Amino acid sequence: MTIRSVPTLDDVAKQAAVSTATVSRCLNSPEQVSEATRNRVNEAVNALGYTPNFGARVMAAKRTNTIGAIIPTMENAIFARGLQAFQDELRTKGYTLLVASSSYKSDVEEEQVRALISRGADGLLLIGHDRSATIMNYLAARNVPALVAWAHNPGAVLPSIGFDNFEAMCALARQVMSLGHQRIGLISAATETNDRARARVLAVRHVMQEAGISPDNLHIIETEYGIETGATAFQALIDAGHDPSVVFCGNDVLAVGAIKQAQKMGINVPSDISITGFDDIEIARVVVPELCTVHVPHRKMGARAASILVDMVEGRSFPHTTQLDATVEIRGSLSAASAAR
Amino acid sequence: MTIRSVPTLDDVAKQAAVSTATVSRCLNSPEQVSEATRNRVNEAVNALGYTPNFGARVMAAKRTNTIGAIIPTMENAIFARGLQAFQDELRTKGYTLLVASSSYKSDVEEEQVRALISRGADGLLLIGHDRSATIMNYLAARNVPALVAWAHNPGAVLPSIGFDNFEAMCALARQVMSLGHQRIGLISAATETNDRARARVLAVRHVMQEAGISPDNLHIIETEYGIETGATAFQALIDAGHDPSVVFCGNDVLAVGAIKQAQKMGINVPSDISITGFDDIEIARVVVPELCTVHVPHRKMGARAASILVDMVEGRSFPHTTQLDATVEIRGSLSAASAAR
DNA sequence: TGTTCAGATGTAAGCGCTTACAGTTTCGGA
DNA sequence: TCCGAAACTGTAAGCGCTTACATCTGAACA
Repeated sequence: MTIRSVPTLDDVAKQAAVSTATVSRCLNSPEQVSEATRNRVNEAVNALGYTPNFGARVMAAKRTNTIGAIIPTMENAIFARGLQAFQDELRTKGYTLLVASSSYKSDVEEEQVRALISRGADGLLLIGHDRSATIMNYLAARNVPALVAWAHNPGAVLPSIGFDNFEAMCALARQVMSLGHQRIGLISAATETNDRARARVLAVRHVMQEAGISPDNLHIIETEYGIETGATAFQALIDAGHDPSVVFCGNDVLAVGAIKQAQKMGINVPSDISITGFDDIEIARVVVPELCTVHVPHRKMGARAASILVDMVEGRSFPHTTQLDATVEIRGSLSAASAAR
Repeated sequence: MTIRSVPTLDDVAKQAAVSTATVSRCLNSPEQVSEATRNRVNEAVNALGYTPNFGARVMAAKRTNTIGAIIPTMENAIFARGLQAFQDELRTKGYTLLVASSSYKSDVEEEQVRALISRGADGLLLIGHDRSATIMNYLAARNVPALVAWAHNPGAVLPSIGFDNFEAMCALARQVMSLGHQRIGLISAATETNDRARARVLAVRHVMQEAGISPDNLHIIETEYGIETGATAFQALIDAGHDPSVVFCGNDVLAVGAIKQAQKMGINVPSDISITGFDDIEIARVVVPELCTVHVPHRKMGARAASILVDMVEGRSFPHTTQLDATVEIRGSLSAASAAR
């Protein structure tokens, strides 16, 4: 077999001895073509290994059935899980998902937004509400439907689906405070460009105030995502001499790092110090003691996000904001504050 | 501001009072355009919020600077990590990554291959060598560079980068056998469409034979990916009365499920039973006891895969197959076989 | 001052596909 | 047997962009 260049509609048409219009119809609305012709065309398609050129098709037809998603990183299990559900749901609706990641960087995100849109994404899934004005303007100018996930904010410009990070963390913090904790440590992801992390920090401050605990008793360390960084941050917190009775962590991964580090330092969890996480990913039940955390319905969120976004793309009505419940999971890493200082 | 439809090259050209060719040159090879003109064009581009139409560009220029990757699932941390490294590396080389997942299903994979190629992917990253003839023919016919990762097989048609799953598992198994284990359990991922899982199973059989242990002493359960399924499989293995002294697991996630289940059943790991994993993801060091497993350099593999695939796409030479080292990590979940039966 | 030529810009031909519109065939009914 | 509608199929005009080629400008040089 000689090497042939990529077959086109024309080649198929020639091979099946019909016009290009007929081939196109065979592919897009087969019922308009007689069975005999259809068979002939299909044979030709298979024989040639023809696949339509997407770019050409989009240009001619102006729809892509493609949804783009931009997540901070694929390495974070919570996004991976939600996204898998998102994709599965999209598939059943006839859409293809294209994923890109921003590494939590605003300029990269902007680049990816452009990349996905220029590749014809009909709609976009984004994470959190923090975003440069450039991107927002661009989205508005291009009139591309965009949905924000993992966040809930009725007041924001973009519609969103998620839970209230502030309220969820408040709920957890209240449970913790009710156990008599007074000296608080907090290991957070970078709050600069992450509204979710920021909301969680605010929540802890808020509940401390509610409980009449001085803000001086709160010590915060910001760090990157990872078990190792969680461990390092915990070490730093202790070394600084703050002697917290509980350490809130911005997510489960940091919390697991903290627990491991505590154990390495001979600090018992939870009798010497309590540690909490956020997300409730699988690792939360693997670590010993099991991690007290906030459960977030990632899969459900992904699936719902898919159907809302498709509604947006297809011009149907959709809720501006959808709130899901995040629930506090009390587990072994949390106990009452010990009397000992 | 009135609602305008998406701006095109033409609009920009008009606004800047130049021809479309000049605008195009400004975007693609700015050095060919005088500075004054260039500034004027750039202003127009910004004012209009213009982004080139990717489809049109591809059709006219025939290159996309896009790489596609198809992974079984985003939920598996090993793929997520490798892929993140893959994308980071691609970005530095000016390529955009598009990801799709196949859910371990051959027909879905085929669909995704077509989707990515029709969207103009210049090259494809695939996982493992198992693939339907349809896909292989299609790839050959379209002449799309494709690289297989997470596998190493010099004899395969497609070039690959990865480690030798068989050898790696052999190395682990030899260490295990040398500790006197004779009754072997094995919890594997589905081997049907997963050459990596298959190689690992074969390795265990092979080493048993080396050690002169009857194949009758091997009991295998195949199951899906997940901590829960690992736990269930372990339970089933024990309930079947095989009383293994060691249980090999096809990956860390299954192994963690097994460990957790063992503990729930009052079986001590490792004094009653040893358990091993494969991959060395973070969870392996989180579980107690720490999981004995095989370390795979996922990040490195992702980064290397990116540079090889770009070489392929750009027509440079590249190694047909690249082998990375996977190393056995002896940790707490493995101990010598107890004398007791 | 007249040439020459390099650099800047414009012109226009597609790239592969969809689809409005036009043309052809088939078939039932008068 | 003839006519019109219905069912198919073909023709051709773009979609937005790149790029080979043509054109134009002005500076350098003789």
